[in-house]
Amino acid sequence: MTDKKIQIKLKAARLKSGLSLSRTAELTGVSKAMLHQIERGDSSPTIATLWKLAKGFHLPLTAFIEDMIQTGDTFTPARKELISFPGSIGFHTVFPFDPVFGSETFLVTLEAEQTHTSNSHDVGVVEDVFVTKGEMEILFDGRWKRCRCGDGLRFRADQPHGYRNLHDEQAQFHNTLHYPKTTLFEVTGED
Amino acid sequence: MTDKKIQIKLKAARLKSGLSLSRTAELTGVSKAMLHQIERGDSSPTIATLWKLAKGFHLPLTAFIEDMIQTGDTFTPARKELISFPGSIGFHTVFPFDPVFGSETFLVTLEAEQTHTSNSHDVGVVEDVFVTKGEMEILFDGRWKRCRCGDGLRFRADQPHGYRNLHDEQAQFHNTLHYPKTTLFEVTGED
DNA sequence: AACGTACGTTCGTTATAACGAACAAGAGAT
DNA sequence: ATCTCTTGTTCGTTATAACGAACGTACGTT
Repeated sequence: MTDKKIQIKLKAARLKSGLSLSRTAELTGVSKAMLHQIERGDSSPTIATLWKLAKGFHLPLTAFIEDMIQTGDTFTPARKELISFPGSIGFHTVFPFDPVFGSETFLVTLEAEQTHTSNSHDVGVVEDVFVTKGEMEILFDGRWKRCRCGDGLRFRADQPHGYRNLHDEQAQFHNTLHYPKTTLFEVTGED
Repeated sequence: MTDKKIQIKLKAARLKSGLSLSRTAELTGVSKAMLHQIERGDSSPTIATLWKLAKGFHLPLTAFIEDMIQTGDTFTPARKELISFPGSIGFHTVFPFDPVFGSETFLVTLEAEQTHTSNSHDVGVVEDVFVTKGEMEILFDGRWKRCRCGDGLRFRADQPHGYRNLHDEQAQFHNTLHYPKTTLFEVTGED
């Protein structure tokens, strides 16, 4: 019942970046005094301030809990043959799935007058679309959103969604899927 | 920067398990009133109580955090004004940094005959480049790599790197920065 | 020495997370 | 119908997270 103090490992993060408390304060929006108390373990922050810290340090929230490793260099030449299914959209992989980032990205080609609908992905999956050619429309949250070349759209993919090209010109988009970090955390069986 | 509403997906977890507030309270050690306020979003819990919840539900901490998608749906129209520094490259943000994914993405424009070199980012930062227009070269690992429109390149950005456009036509590329969940965290010994 | 200044610490106050208890709406049961 | 038990809600108080500012310390400069 006496709850164990949760130790946030932000001191290491701060020192690693060579930041002072004052600098960190103005960088994250969390007061210097608070930062100090958190580092000493005298107070356990709210998730709101945890969020500020994560943003300021450019770290994912999970960073304060788990660690991971790096990936290598990857070069993917353009104009590889597209994987297309007849009547469906064509695409090829730009960056394959990487467990470290939890994302993968494709280049998708949408022929003129073509429509493609996709089923819901797993809960928490988020999709980034960035139109690189032509003009298209994206279905999410129950409506079609028009996207022109250069537009960027991020939406939750755990719902029915789709892409369509109503024009007579080919469209292309850069497509990144973010998978949620489902790394399980060990729960100490202490009550 | 302004704190958005942070919603914990506690209610979903509770209903899924078919638990009442009272039952959840005695099961997690968090008061019924608190649970209600958290579910309503009236208060953002401390990580200490978040820990209690995770324990009670036998769920990893990330299970509650994953749903804190600050970005929700994001639409970024094209052709926003570029942020350019004189003599430097121009760019604008397509997707701002999001702690859930640990990444941010830009659209960068490289004028003809233009060169830009960038200092090393923090250790572990990885960069994705996807050329959307023209042709360019990228410096990493000590050499310049030619990239044509449609090429994708992923490289470690914790080293001197750069971009240059040797041609007489403007080049553009889609640029994503992945920030690592650094390994460096170790619990500082208590004093 | 005295100054500057950047560091981490502590102090006093405010904002709010968290609690226990009382509260009202609903479902059976008698 | 009034009890009884459960649901989720709101009220009043306490505990503490969060803040701004003052403080002592250490290391440079002049």
